[in-house]
Amino acid sequence: MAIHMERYLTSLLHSSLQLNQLKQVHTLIITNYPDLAPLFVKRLLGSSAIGYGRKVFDKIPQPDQFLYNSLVCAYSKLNLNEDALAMFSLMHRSGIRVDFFAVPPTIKSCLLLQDVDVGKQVQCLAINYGFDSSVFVQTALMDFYARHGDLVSARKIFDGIFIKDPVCYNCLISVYSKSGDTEAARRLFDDMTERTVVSWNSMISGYAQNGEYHDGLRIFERMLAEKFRPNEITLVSLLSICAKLGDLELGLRIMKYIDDNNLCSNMIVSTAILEMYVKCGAVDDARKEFDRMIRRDVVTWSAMIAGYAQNGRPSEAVELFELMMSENIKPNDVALVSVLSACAQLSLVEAGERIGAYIECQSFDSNVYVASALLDMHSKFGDIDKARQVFNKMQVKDIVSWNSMIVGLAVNGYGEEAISLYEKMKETTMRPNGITFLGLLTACTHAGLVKLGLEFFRSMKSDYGITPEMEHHACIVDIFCRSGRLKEAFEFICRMEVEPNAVIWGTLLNASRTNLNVELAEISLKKLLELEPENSGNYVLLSNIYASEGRWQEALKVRNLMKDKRVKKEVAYSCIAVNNELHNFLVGDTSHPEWNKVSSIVDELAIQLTSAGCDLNWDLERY
DNA sequence: TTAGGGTTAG
Repeated sequence: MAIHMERYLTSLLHSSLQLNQLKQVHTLIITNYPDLAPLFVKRLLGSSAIGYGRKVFDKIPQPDQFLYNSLVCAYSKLNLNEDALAMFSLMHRSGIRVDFFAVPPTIKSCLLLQDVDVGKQVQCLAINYGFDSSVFVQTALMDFYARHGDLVSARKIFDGIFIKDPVCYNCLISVYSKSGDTEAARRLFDDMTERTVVSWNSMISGYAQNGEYHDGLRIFERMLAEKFRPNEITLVSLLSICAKLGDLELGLRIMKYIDDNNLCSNMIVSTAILEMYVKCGAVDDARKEFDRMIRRDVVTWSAMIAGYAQNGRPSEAVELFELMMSENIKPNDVALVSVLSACAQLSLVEAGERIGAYIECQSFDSNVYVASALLDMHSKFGDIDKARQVFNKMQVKDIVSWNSMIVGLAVNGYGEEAISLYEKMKETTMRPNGITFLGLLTACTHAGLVKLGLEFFRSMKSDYGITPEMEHHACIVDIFCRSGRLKEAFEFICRMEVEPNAVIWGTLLNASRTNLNVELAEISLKKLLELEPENSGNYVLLSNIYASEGRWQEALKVRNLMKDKRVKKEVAYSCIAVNNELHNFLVGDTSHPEWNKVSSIVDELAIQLTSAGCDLNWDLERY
């Protein structure tokens, strides 16, 4: 009878009863089954009807340690950590022996409240009661110290555990992995005589999170060899390794393994599959996985939106964001970051401004990722004032925030301000990276600061140990060219430690044409023919140069070379958003419904630009 | 005790 009734009461309390219904049940029990009343209260305190449970508790003259314990556990489980601590302290003060089972949840609440002092007091109390030899209490304490970054204390507790169960090993393995010390984690793992699936998972995810992907795969193979059955968590870690490696083939093999072994999947596994596809560039397959999913949370949605935004398909990112909103799913910071980047890529000013306003009114701009993406979008829209406002309002700034502002100022023509912002950054503890210097070099290009540009180029390597990449070299070439110092640009290219690419020779070519330097134009074009034999513009230009010099034979040779190689022009297009609608313009494509109107306006603009002194011929010839 | 998504340049 009692067991039957206990089950009934438990199921009753798990159903969502209204407060008045709860009171009725309680009254019924008191009047008809007074013996069951304490049991009802005990179950009540462990249920989600904690408010009513507390009221009943307060009316009990001398609650026993079980009742106190139930309340501490319930509060801790419901994340009501202050209440959990208060109840624990009340139990202690009322002279009742502290219940052993109340200690681990109390320590967990201290952890979540980041209250180290109270945590240590609870530990002292546990020592006084002799609970500290319990592996449950010790594991909780270990976790407590580890998450406050006190690995030494955590290890001390671990070493003091007389009979160590797999749980305390697993706990410390994940602690070491999270701190980046996979070697220490591995030593513990190897010491274990009895492992659980959690041990294997902790080790695999530890390797995955620390970029040691092949070690993660090797330990997985051993897991299979030792006949352990992987679970969803194993699969998620493995798929994330495939994503990080960009190894689609391996990802597909893992998916086949899931299929062959009938391993169950869940929403997080599907999200990991989706992400694996995205990072391998298979965006359409990611979308298929997305469409197949029965349940999708905001993380799924965000992963797919980010997938589009990162793979050069921003309009689909925006479309999916709108779809998510229309399904009444509240966007989070990650979805917002991706959609801002998509709006910036597309110059979708209206949509971008609307989302920016939403971010500010929902206070999402306190997130450093969101704020950086927002300021970058404003700067790409050319609205440097708004970009500055967002930057100045930021409480926390990371290197991306600084870089976005420096680059934004540089490309919008505020070179000097970009440089002085860098000086300001140097006063903080922030260290510049390659992108910072790209911004600074761009600033020097636009402000004509040759000497300073060369100084930055030198400083990045000697002061910060950053090896200049192709783009940094291209900036220096550009700086020389724009100030008409073509010879120095050419000498710089010849001295480069890396093989110059088409952008670099293209920059020199451009400058040689405007400066009428036939010799350098010929050199750069010959290099360009080697580097991008598909680009028809290069052949046409070289042949024109020979023709203008009267070197007809050579001109003809280049033209024939182009015919032999069957070079075709690559199709380029531009796009613009008007009233939230995207319009694409392909080269030679006149299918747009308002083509005639558009074309006449372009002609008109060309006339105005030419009369204002702009030379459009070069661009028209090359593209 | 173990699991999924993000911003800057080119």
